[in-house]
Amino acid sequence: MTTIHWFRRDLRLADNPALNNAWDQAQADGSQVVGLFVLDDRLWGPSGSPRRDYLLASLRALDESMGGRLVVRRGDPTEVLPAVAREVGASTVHVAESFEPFGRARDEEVEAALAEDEVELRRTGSAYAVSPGRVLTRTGTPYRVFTPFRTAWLDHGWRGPAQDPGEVDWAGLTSEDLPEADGEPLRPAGEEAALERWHEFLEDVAGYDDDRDRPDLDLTSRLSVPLKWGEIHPRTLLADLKDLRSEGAASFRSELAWREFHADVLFHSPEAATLSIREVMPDDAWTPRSQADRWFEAWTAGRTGYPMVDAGMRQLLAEGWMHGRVRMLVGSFLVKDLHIPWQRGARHFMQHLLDADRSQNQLNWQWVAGTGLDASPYFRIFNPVTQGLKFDPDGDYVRRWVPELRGIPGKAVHEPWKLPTPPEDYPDQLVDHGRERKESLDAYARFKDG
DNA sequence: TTTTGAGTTGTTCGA
DNA sequence: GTCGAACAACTCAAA
Repeated sequence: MTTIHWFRRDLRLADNPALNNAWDQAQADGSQVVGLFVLDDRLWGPSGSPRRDYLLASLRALDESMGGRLVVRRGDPTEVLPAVAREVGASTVHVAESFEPFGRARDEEVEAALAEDEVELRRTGSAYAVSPGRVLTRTGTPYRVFTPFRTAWLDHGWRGPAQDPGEVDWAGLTSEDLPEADGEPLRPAGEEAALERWHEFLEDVAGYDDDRDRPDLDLTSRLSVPLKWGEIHPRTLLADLKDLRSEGAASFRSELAWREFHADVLFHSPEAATLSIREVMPDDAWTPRSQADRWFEAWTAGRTGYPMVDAGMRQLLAEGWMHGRVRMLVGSFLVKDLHIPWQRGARHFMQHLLDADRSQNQLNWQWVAGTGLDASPYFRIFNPVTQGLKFDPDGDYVRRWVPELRGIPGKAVHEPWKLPTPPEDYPDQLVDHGRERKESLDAYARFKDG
Protein backbone atom coordinates (compact mmCIF):
# COMPACT_ATOMS: atom_id res chain seq x y z
CA MET A 1 0.00 0.00 0.00
CA THR A 2 1.24 3.47 -0.86
CA THR A 3 2.58 5.44 2.09
CA ILE A 4 2.90 9.17 2.52
CA HIS A 5 5.84 11.11 3.84
CA TRP A 6 4.68 14.55 4.81
CA PHE A 7 7.65 16.93 4.58
CA ARG A 8 7.55 19.88 6.95
CA ARG A 9 10.74 21.13 8.49
CA ASP A 10 12.76 18.15 7.29
CA LEU A 11 13.47 19.15 3.72
CA ARG A 12 16.09 16.48 3.08
CA LEU A 13 16.39 12.85 2.05
CA ALA A 14 19.48 11.82 4.04
CA ASP A 15 19.36 11.01 7.75
CA ASN A 16 15.58 11.19 7.79
CA PRO A 17 14.18 8.32 9.89
CA ALA A 18 10.52 9.15 9.18
CA LEU A 19 11.17 9.00 5.46
CA ASN A 20 13.04 5.72 5.90
CA ASN A 21 10.03 4.29 7.71
CA ALA A 22 7.74 5.38 4.91
CA TRP A 23 10.01 3.80 2.33
CA ASP A 24 10.42 0.58 4.34
CA GLN A 25 6.68 0.25 4.62
CA ALA A 26 6.18 0.90 0.92
CA GLN A 27 8.84 -1.64 -0.01
CA ALA A 28 7.26 -4.28 2.23
CA ASP A 29 4.03 -3.73 0.28
CA GLY A 30 5.75 -3.49 -3.09
CA SER A 31 4.48 0.05 -3.36
CA GLN A 32 5.57 3.67 -3.54
CA VAL A 33 6.01 6.73 -1.36
CA VAL A 34 4.18 10.00 -1.84
CA GLY A 35 6.48 12.86 -0.85
CA LEU A 36 4.09 15.64 0.10
CA PHE A 37 4.52 19.26 1.08
CA VAL A 38 1.53 21.35 2.12
CA LEU A 39 1.59 25.10 1.60
CA ASP A 40 -0.36 26.26 4.60
CA ASP A 41 -1.60 29.83 4.27
CA ARG A 42 -1.49 30.29 8.02
CA LEU A 43 2.28 29.99 7.76
CA TRP A 44 2.75 31.28 4.26
CA GLY A 45 1.36 34.77 4.80
CA PRO A 46 3.15 35.83 7.98
CA SER A 47 6.48 34.31 7.05
CA GLY A 48 7.61 37.28 4.98
CA SER A 49 9.03 37.36 1.51
CA PRO A 50 12.74 36.50 2.12
CA ARG A 51 11.78 33.37 4.02
CA ARG A 52 9.18 32.40 1.42
CA ASP A 53 11.74 32.79 -1.35
CA TYR A 54 14.15 30.61 0.60
CA LEU A 55 11.51 27.96 1.23
CA LEU A 56 10.59 27.90 -2.45
CA ALA A 57 14.22 27.44 -3.44
CA SER A 58 14.60 24.66 -0.90
CA LEU A 59 11.46 22.93 -2.18
CA ARG A 60 12.75 23.18 -5.75
CA ALA A 61 16.02 21.57 -4.65
CA LEU A 62 14.11 18.82 -2.86
CA ASP A 63 11.90 18.26 -5.89
CA GLU A 64 14.98 17.97 -8.07
CA SER A 65 16.58 15.39 -5.78
CA MET A 66 13.30 13.44 -6.00
CA GLY A 67 13.38 13.41 -9.79
CA GLY A 68 10.60 15.98 -9.96
CA ARG A 69 8.18 13.90 -7.89
CA LEU A 70 7.60 16.24 -4.94
CA VAL A 71 3.85 16.65 -4.50
CA VAL A 72 2.81 20.15 -3.48
CA ARG A 73 -0.72 20.94 -2.32
CA ARG A 74 -2.02 24.24 -1.02
CA GLY A 75 -4.51 24.38 1.82
CA ASP A 76 -5.26 23.35 5.37
CA PRO A 77 -3.34 20.18 6.30
CA THR A 78 -6.41 18.83 8.14
CA GLU A 79 -8.13 18.69 4.74
CA VAL A 80 -5.18 18.07 2.44
CA LEU A 81 -3.75 15.06 4.27
CA PRO A 82 -7.00 13.03 4.40
CA ALA A 83 -7.67 13.94 0.76
CA VAL A 84 -4.27 12.73 -0.42
CA ALA A 85 -4.53 9.61 1.75
CA ARG A 86 -7.89 8.78 0.13
CA GLU A 87 -6.52 9.54 -3.32
CA VAL A 88 -3.75 6.96 -3.03
CA GLY A 89 -5.36 4.60 -0.52
CA ALA A 90 -2.66 5.16 2.09
CA SER A 91 -3.00 3.75 5.59
CA THR A 92 -0.12 5.68 7.14
CA VAL A 93 1.25 9.20 7.00
CA HIS A 94 4.85 9.45 8.21
CA VAL A 95 6.20 12.61 9.77
CA ALA A 96 9.03 13.90 11.93
CA GLU A 97 7.45 15.00 15.20
CA SER A 98 6.82 18.70 15.81
CA PHE A 99 7.34 20.05 19.29
CA GLU A 100 6.47 23.71 19.08
CA PRO A 101 3.02 24.93 20.16
CA PHE A 102 1.67 25.54 16.66
CA GLY A 103 3.08 22.36 15.15
CA ARG A 104 1.86 20.15 17.99
CA ALA A 105 -1.66 21.54 17.83
CA ARG A 106 -1.75 21.21 14.05
CA ASP A 107 -0.50 17.63 14.16
CA GLU A 108 -3.12 16.66 16.71
CA GLU A 109 -5.84 18.04 14.47
CA VAL A 110 -4.43 16.27 11.43
CA GLU A 111 -4.13 13.06 13.41
CA ALA A 112 -7.80 13.29 14.41
CA ALA A 113 -8.89 14.06 10.86
CA LEU A 114 -6.93 11.10 9.48
CA ALA A 115 -8.26 8.81 12.20
CA GLU A 116 -11.78 9.27 10.82
CA ASP A 117 -10.59 7.42 7.73
CA GLU A 118 -8.57 5.00 9.85
CA VAL A 119 -5.30 6.44 8.62
CA GLU A 120 -2.48 6.61 11.12
CA LEU A 121 -0.19 9.61 11.62
CA ARG A 122 3.10 8.02 12.59
CA ARG A 123 5.75 10.23 14.18
CA THR A 124 9.38 9.20 13.91
CA GLY A 125 12.28 11.35 15.03
CA SER A 126 12.31 15.12 15.25
CA ALA A 127 14.51 18.05 14.33
CA TYR A 128 16.68 17.36 17.37
CA ALA A 129 19.36 14.86 18.36
CA VAL A 130 17.38 14.30 21.56
CA SER A 131 13.70 15.10 21.29
CA PRO A 132 12.30 17.70 23.71
CA GLY A 133 10.99 16.14 26.91
CA ARG A 134 13.53 13.32 26.97
CA VAL A 135 16.24 14.88 29.10
CA LEU A 136 15.08 15.11 32.71
CA THR A 137 16.67 15.65 36.12
CA ARG A 138 16.99 12.76 38.55
CA THR A 139 13.66 13.72 40.06
CA GLY A 140 12.01 13.64 36.68
CA THR A 141 11.58 17.38 36.20
CA PRO A 142 12.73 19.43 33.20
CA TYR A 143 16.02 21.27 33.42
CA ARG A 144 15.87 25.01 33.91
CA VAL A 145 19.59 25.70 33.78
CA PHE A 146 21.68 25.17 30.69
CA THR A 147 24.90 23.66 32.01
CA PRO A 148 23.37 20.69 33.86
CA PHE A 149 21.03 20.20 30.90
CA ARG A 150 24.00 19.93 28.58
CA THR A 151 25.70 17.40 30.85
CA ALA A 152 22.57 15.28 30.99
CA TRP A 153 22.00 15.71 27.26
CA LEU A 154 25.51 14.46 26.50
CA ASP A 155 24.98 11.53 28.89
CA HIS A 156 21.65 10.72 27.26
CA GLY A 157 23.33 10.50 23.87
CA TRP A 158 21.69 9.93 20.51
CA ARG A 159 21.62 7.51 17.66
CA GLY A 160 23.95 7.72 14.72
CA PRO A 161 22.64 9.14 11.45
CA ALA A 162 19.87 7.15 9.81
CA GLN A 163 20.96 4.94 6.96
CA ASP A 164 20.82 6.23 3.42
CA PRO A 165 17.36 5.53 1.97
CA GLY A 166 18.81 4.65 -1.44
CA GLU A 167 16.60 5.19 -4.47
CA VAL A 168 13.12 5.86 -3.14
CA ASP A 169 10.33 4.95 -5.53
CA TRP A 170 8.31 8.15 -5.44
CA ALA A 171 4.70 8.06 -6.47
CA GLY A 172 3.88 10.48 -9.27
CA LEU A 173 0.83 12.47 -8.25
CA THR A 174 -0.81 15.65 -9.44
CA SER A 175 1.05 18.54 -7.91
CA GLU A 176 0.35 22.21 -7.83
CA ASP A 177 2.98 24.53 -9.22
CA LEU A 178 5.01 26.27 -6.60
CA PRO A 179 4.15 29.97 -6.35
CA GLU A 180 6.48 32.40 -8.04
CA ALA A 181 9.24 33.65 -5.78
CA ASP A 182 9.56 37.40 -5.28
CA GLY A 183 13.26 37.10 -5.95
CA GLU A 184 16.36 35.00 -5.60
CA PRO A 185 16.84 33.36 -2.19
CA LEU A 186 19.25 35.27 0.04
CA ARG A 187 21.17 32.06 0.79
CA PRO A 188 21.89 28.91 -1.21
CA ALA A 189 19.03 26.58 -0.26
CA GLY A 190 18.64 22.83 -0.18
CA GLU A 191 20.16 19.71 1.28
CA GLU A 192 23.19 19.65 -0.99
CA ALA A 193 24.11 23.26 -0.22
CA ALA A 194 23.73 22.56 3.50
CA LEU A 195 26.09 19.58 3.40
CA GLU A 196 28.57 21.54 1.35
CA ARG A 197 28.49 24.39 3.86
CA TRP A 198 28.92 21.94 6.72
CA HIS A 199 31.99 20.31 5.20
CA GLU A 200 33.47 23.71 4.50
CA PHE A 201 32.85 24.78 8.09
CA LEU A 202 34.33 21.56 9.49
CA GLU A 203 37.70 22.58 8.04
CA ASP A 204 37.68 25.69 10.24
CA VAL A 205 35.80 24.43 13.28
CA ALA A 206 38.96 24.33 15.44
CA GLY A 207 39.08 28.14 15.34
CA TYR A 208 35.38 28.54 16.10
CA ASP A 209 35.97 29.12 19.79
CA ASP A 210 38.10 32.22 19.24
CA ASP A 211 36.56 33.74 16.18
CA ARG A 212 32.82 33.18 16.27
CA ASP A 213 32.25 36.45 18.12
CA ARG A 214 33.69 38.56 15.33
CA PRO A 215 30.96 39.77 12.97
CA ASP A 216 33.59 41.41 10.75
CA LEU A 217 35.25 38.04 10.12
CA ASP A 218 32.01 36.05 10.07
CA LEU A 219 33.42 32.64 10.88
CA THR A 220 30.17 31.25 12.22
CA SER A 221 28.76 28.05 10.76
CA ARG A 222 25.90 29.77 8.95
CA LEU A 223 23.96 26.58 9.52
CA SER A 224 21.08 28.14 11.46
CA VAL A 225 19.06 28.42 8.26
CA PRO A 226 19.52 24.81 7.05
CA LEU A 227 18.88 23.58 10.61
CA LYS A 228 15.65 25.55 10.79
CA TRP A 229 14.35 23.93 7.62
CA GLY A 230 15.79 20.52 8.35
CA GLU A 231 17.93 20.54 5.23
CA ILE A 232 20.49 19.02 7.54
CA HIS A 233 19.97 17.21 10.85
CA PRO A 234 22.00 17.96 14.00
CA ARG A 235 22.65 14.21 14.33
CA THR A 236 24.64 14.38 11.11
CA LEU A 237 26.71 17.23 12.55
CA LEU A 238 27.24 15.57 15.92
CA ALA A 239 28.40 12.37 14.27
CA ASP A 240 31.09 14.26 12.35
CA LEU A 241 32.13 16.16 15.50
CA LYS A 242 32.37 13.02 17.60
CA ASP A 243 36.08 12.39 17.29
CA LEU A 244 37.21 16.02 17.23
CA ARG A 245 38.87 17.21 20.40
CA SER A 246 39.41 20.90 19.67
CA GLU A 247 37.96 23.67 21.80
CA GLY A 248 36.19 24.88 18.67
CA ALA A 249 34.44 21.56 18.14
CA ALA A 250 33.38 21.53 21.80
CA SER A 251 32.00 25.05 21.50
CA PHE A 252 30.04 24.22 18.41
CA ARG A 253 28.61 21.11 20.07
CA SER A 254 27.62 23.36 22.93
CA GLU A 255 25.76 25.66 20.56
CA LEU A 256 23.81 22.65 19.32
CA ALA A 257 23.05 21.82 22.96
CA TRP A 258 21.64 25.34 23.37
CA ARG A 259 19.38 24.75 20.42
CA GLU A 260 18.06 21.59 22.05
CA PHE A 261 17.76 23.26 25.47
CA HIS A 262 15.62 26.07 24.06
CA ALA A 263 13.41 23.58 22.24
CA ASP A 264 13.06 21.65 25.50
CA VAL A 265 12.14 24.75 27.52
CA LEU A 266 9.47 25.79 25.02
CA PHE A 267 8.12 22.24 24.94
CA HIS A 268 7.59 22.29 28.69
CA SER A 269 6.47 25.94 28.79
CA PRO A 270 4.67 26.79 25.53
CA GLU A 271 3.49 30.08 27.02
CA ALA A 272 7.11 31.30 26.95
CA ALA A 273 6.56 32.05 23.26
CA THR A 274 4.59 35.14 24.21
CA LEU A 275 4.94 35.73 27.96
CA SER A 276 8.00 36.57 30.01
CA ILE A 277 8.92 33.57 32.12
CA ARG A 278 9.87 35.96 34.92
CA GLU A 279 8.85 39.59 34.96
CA VAL A 280 11.76 41.81 35.97
CA MET A 281 10.48 45.30 35.13
CA PRO A 282 7.61 47.32 36.59
CA ASP A 283 4.77 48.10 34.18
CA ASP A 284 5.64 51.79 34.10
CA ALA A 285 9.22 51.11 32.95
CA TRP A 286 8.25 50.91 29.29
CA THR A 287 8.43 53.78 26.84
CA PRO A 288 5.00 55.29 26.10
CA ARG A 289 3.43 54.08 22.90
CA SER A 290 3.81 57.04 20.55
CA GLN A 291 7.48 57.51 21.34
CA ALA A 292 8.07 53.76 21.37
CA ASP A 293 6.62 53.58 17.86
CA ARG A 294 9.07 56.15 16.56
CA TRP A 295 12.01 54.55 18.32
CA PHE A 296 11.04 51.09 17.17
CA GLU A 297 10.88 52.30 13.59
CA ALA A 298 14.36 53.82 13.87
CA TRP A 299 15.62 50.56 15.37
CA THR A 300 14.18 48.40 12.58
CA ALA A 301 15.54 50.73 9.89
CA GLY A 302 19.03 50.77 11.38
CA ARG A 303 18.88 54.48 12.18
CA THR A 304 19.52 54.63 15.93
CA GLY A 305 22.75 56.58 15.57
CA TYR A 306 24.72 53.74 17.18
CA PRO A 307 26.81 52.29 14.32
CA MET A 308 27.12 48.71 15.59
CA VAL A 309 23.37 48.48 16.27
CA ASP A 310 22.53 49.99 12.91
CA ALA A 311 24.92 47.71 11.05
CA GLY A 312 23.22 44.67 12.57
CA MET A 313 19.70 45.86 11.83
CA ARG A 314 20.61 46.63 8.25
CA GLN A 315 22.31 43.27 7.81
CA LEU A 316 19.05 41.68 8.96
CA LEU A 317 17.03 43.47 6.30
CA ALA A 318 19.59 42.88 3.56
CA GLU A 319 20.56 39.28 4.28
CA GLY A 320 17.70 37.85 6.32
CA TRP A 321 20.33 37.00 8.88
CA MET A 322 22.34 38.70 11.58
CA HIS A 323 25.53 37.64 13.32
CA GLY A 324 24.74 36.15 16.75
CA ARG A 325 26.92 38.54 18.71
CA VAL A 326 25.11 41.49 17.12
CA ARG A 327 21.70 39.92 17.79
CA MET A 328 22.49 40.15 21.49
CA LEU A 329 23.54 43.76 21.17
CA VAL A 330 20.52 44.98 19.20
CA GLY A 331 18.26 43.01 21.55
CA SER A 332 19.82 44.56 24.62
CA PHE A 333 19.52 47.97 22.99
CA LEU A 334 15.81 47.57 22.25
CA VAL A 335 14.90 46.34 25.71
CA LYS A 336 17.32 48.20 27.96
CA ASP A 337 18.05 51.40 26.07
CA LEU A 338 14.73 51.96 24.30
CA HIS A 339 12.66 50.24 27.02
CA ILE A 340 10.52 48.39 24.50
CA PRO A 341 9.28 44.88 25.47
CA TRP A 342 11.21 41.99 23.97
CA GLN A 343 8.12 40.58 22.28
CA ARG A 344 8.09 43.40 19.77
CA GLY A 345 11.70 42.78 18.79
CA ALA A 346 11.07 39.06 18.63
CA ARG A 347 8.20 39.62 16.20
CA HIS A 348 10.42 41.73 13.95
CA PHE A 349 13.09 39.03 13.97
CA MET A 350 10.52 36.35 13.16
CA GLN A 351 9.44 38.37 10.13
CA HIS A 352 12.88 38.88 8.69
CA LEU A 353 15.16 36.04 9.71
CA LEU A 354 15.58 33.16 7.30
CA ASP A 355 16.39 31.03 10.32
CA ALA A 356 13.35 32.27 12.29
CA ASP A 357 12.54 29.50 14.71
CA ARG A 358 9.99 30.06 17.44
CA SER A 359 11.86 28.35 20.25
CA GLN A 360 15.31 29.72 19.43
CA ASN A 361 14.10 33.22 18.75
CA GLN A 362 11.78 33.67 21.72
CA LEU A 363 14.07 32.03 24.28
CA ASN A 364 17.12 33.96 23.14
CA TRP A 365 15.11 37.18 23.38
CA GLN A 366 14.07 36.22 26.89
CA TRP A 367 17.70 35.60 27.71
CA VAL A 368 18.71 39.08 26.51
CA ALA A 369 15.76 40.73 28.25
CA GLY A 370 16.64 38.96 31.48
CA THR A 371 13.16 37.43 31.69
CA GLY A 372 14.15 33.81 31.01
CA LEU A 373 14.73 31.12 33.62
CA ASP A 374 18.44 30.93 33.01
CA ALA A 375 18.71 34.44 31.64
CA SER A 376 21.31 37.12 31.59
CA PRO A 377 21.24 39.00 34.92
CA TYR A 378 19.44 42.32 34.80
CA PHE A 379 22.62 44.36 35.24
CA ARG A 380 24.18 42.92 32.12
CA ILE A 381 23.51 45.72 29.68
CA PHE A 382 25.48 45.83 26.46
CA ASN A 383 27.30 49.04 25.63
CA PRO A 384 26.94 49.55 21.87
CA VAL A 385 30.28 51.35 21.55
CA THR A 386 32.28 48.92 23.69
CA GLN A 387 30.81 45.95 21.82
CA GLY A 388 31.80 47.56 18.53
CA LEU A 389 35.36 48.29 19.63
CA LYS A 390 35.76 44.80 21.02
CA PHE A 391 34.22 42.66 18.32
CA ASP A 392 34.63 44.86 15.24
CA PRO A 393 38.02 46.34 16.16
CA ASP A 394 38.79 47.79 12.74
CA GLY A 395 35.23 48.91 12.03
CA ASP A 396 34.95 46.76 8.89
CA TYR A 397 31.55 45.34 9.83
CA VAL A 398 30.05 48.77 10.39
CA ARG A 399 31.40 50.16 7.14
CA ARG A 400 30.07 47.13 5.25
CA TRP A 401 26.49 47.80 6.35
CA VAL A 402 26.35 51.56 6.97
CA PRO A 403 27.39 53.37 3.79
CA GLU A 404 27.10 56.82 5.41
CA LEU A 405 30.07 55.90 7.60
CA ARG A 406 32.34 54.44 4.94
CA GLY A 407 34.52 57.54 4.84
CA ILE A 408 35.60 57.06 8.45
CA PRO A 409 38.69 54.88 8.79
CA GLY A 410 39.40 52.39 11.55
CA LYS A 411 37.66 52.13 14.88
CA ALA A 412 36.66 55.80 14.91
CA VAL A 413 33.63 54.61 12.94
CA HIS A 414 32.06 53.41 16.20
CA GLU A 415 31.80 56.95 17.58
CA PRO A 416 31.08 59.25 14.64
CA TRP A 417 29.73 61.95 16.98
CA LYS A 418 33.27 62.50 18.23
CA LEU A 419 34.52 63.59 14.82
CA PRO A 420 35.09 67.29 14.14
CA THR A 421 32.58 67.00 11.28
CA PRO A 422 30.27 64.00 11.70
CA PRO A 423 28.68 62.70 8.49
CA GLU A 424 25.55 64.74 7.80
CA ASP A 425 23.42 61.91 6.48
CA TYR A 426 23.94 59.67 9.53
CA PRO A 427 21.43 60.16 12.37
CA ASP A 428 22.30 61.51 15.81
CA GLN A 429 22.12 59.07 18.70
CA LEU A 430 18.48 58.31 19.39
CA VAL A 431 19.06 58.11 23.14
CA ASP A 432 21.99 58.52 25.50
CA HIS A 433 23.20 55.05 26.39
CA GLY A 434 24.56 56.00 29.80
CA ARG A 435 21.30 57.60 30.81
CA GLU A 436 19.07 54.80 29.54
CA ARG A 437 21.27 52.18 31.18
CA LYS A 438 20.75 53.89 34.52
CA GLU A 439 17.04 54.15 33.77
CA SER A 440 16.85 50.37 33.33
CA LEU A 441 18.86 49.64 36.46
CA ASP A 442 16.63 51.99 38.47
CA ALA A 443 13.49 50.40 37.07
CA TYR A 444 14.74 46.96 37.99
CA ALA A 445 15.53 48.13 41.52
CA ARG A 446 12.04 49.62 41.82
CA PHE A 447 10.47 46.36 40.71
CA LYS A 448 12.56 44.34 43.09
CA ASP A 449 11.73 46.54 46.09
CA GLY A 450 8.15 47.24 45.15
C1' DT B 1 15.90 17.02 54.24
C1' DT B 2 19.69 19.87 54.16
C1' DT B 3 23.71 21.50 52.26
C1' DT B 4 26.68 22.97 48.77
C1' DG B 5 28.50 24.72 44.58
C1' DA B 6 27.41 26.82 40.56
C1' DG B 7 25.24 29.73 37.15
C1' DT B 8 26.93 31.70 28.21
C1' DT B 9 27.89 35.73 26.00
C1' DG B 10 28.82 42.62 30.48
C1' DT B 11 30.03 47.16 32.27
C1' DT B 12 31.62 50.46 35.39
C1' DC B 13 34.22 52.19 39.02
C1' DG B 14 37.95 52.88 41.83
C1' DA B 15 42.40 51.40 43.43
C1' DG C 1 46.61 51.11 31.42
C1' DT C 2 45.22 47.14 34.27
C1' DC C 3 42.70 44.58 37.50
C1' DG C 4 39.37 43.06 40.77
C1' DA C 5 35.14 43.97 42.83
C1' DA C 6 30.47 45.19 42.64
C1' DC C 7 26.23 44.75 40.56
C1' DA C 8 22.01 40.96 44.00
C1' DA C 9 20.46 37.62 45.73
C1' DC C 10 18.23 33.50 44.14
C1' DT C 11 17.37 29.16 42.27
C1' DC C 12 18.70 25.04 40.56
C1' DA C 13 20.55 20.29 40.67
C1' DA C 14 23.03 16.92 42.84
C1' DA C 15 25.10 14.85 46.78
